[in-house]
Amino acid sequence: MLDVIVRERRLRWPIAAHFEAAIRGQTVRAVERRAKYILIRFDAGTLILHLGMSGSLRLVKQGTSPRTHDHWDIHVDNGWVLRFHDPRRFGSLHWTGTDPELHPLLAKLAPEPLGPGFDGEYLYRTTRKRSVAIKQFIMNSQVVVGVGNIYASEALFRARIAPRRAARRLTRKEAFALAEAIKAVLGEAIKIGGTTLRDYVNADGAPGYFRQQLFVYERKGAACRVCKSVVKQFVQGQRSTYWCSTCQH
DNA sequence: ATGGGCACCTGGCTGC
DNA sequence: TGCAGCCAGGTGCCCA
Repeated sequence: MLDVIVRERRLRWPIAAHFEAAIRGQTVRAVERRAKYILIRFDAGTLILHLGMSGSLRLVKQGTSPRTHDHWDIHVDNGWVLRFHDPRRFGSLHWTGTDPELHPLLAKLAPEPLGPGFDGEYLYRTTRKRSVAIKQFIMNSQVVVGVGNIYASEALFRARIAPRRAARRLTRKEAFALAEAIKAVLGEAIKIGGTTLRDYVNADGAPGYFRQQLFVYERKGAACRVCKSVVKQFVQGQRSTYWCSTCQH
C-alpha cells in the first residue's frame, strides 16, 4: 500500500491521529468479517471498519476525484484506491495492533446467525428470564449479531411470532422456528444481494433484490401476502416494526 | 444484570 | 417553489 488520505476524521468516533502512520506502507494480508464489522488484516495490526447506515467502500482508479462525503482513501500500489463514502457518518474506523476479537467493539459480540453457535436450542435457552420484546431481543448484538431492523420484522413474520411478545414467553417450538427463520431470511437475502430500499447498491453498483421477497417490512397498509389482512406498523425502541396481527401471535 | 432512551449525521420525501 | 417536519438499512453508551 502506498498511501492513506483522510479528509474527514469525524465519523461515529473520530479517526485516531495515529491511523495513517500505523498502516502506511503495510501489506494487506486478509479481509474478514465479524458481525457487521469488516476486518482488514495487516502485518502490524488490523483495521476494523463499519459502514453504519449509509457507508460504502468502493475501488476506484487512482486519480478519480473525490466526491462529497468521500471521507478517506487507501491507495494500493496497483493503481487502485479503496475509497470510503458515508453521508451520515455513522460508519467507523478503528486500528488495533492486537487480536481484533479482543477489541472492545468485538469482544462481547454474540454468535454469528449463520454459524454453528446459533440454533433453536441456543435461542430458547437465552430467551429464558428475558422480559424484553422478542423483536428487540433478536436485534441485540449480545444475543445474535447481524439481525437488523428489516430482517427482524421479516424473521418474526415467517416464524408467526408477534414482535411485542416477551422473549421469555416463547415456547421451545417457537424459539426453534424463529432461529430457523432468522437463518433462512439472512441466507436468502445474502444470496440475492440484500435489500435495496432507497439507494443501497452492492460493490458492482447493482441493487439487492430481497425487497421483492419482503412480507411485511415497509408494507404498512398493504395486504398481507399470506392472509390478505392489513399489515401494521408501530415503533419499538425507536425503530419501525411491521407485522401481520392475523398471522403472528 | 437488564431495559429503555439518547446520541451521532445528512438527505430524501411529504405536505402545507 | 420553498421550507419545516419527519423518517431512514446501526449500535454504543449512559442512566435508572
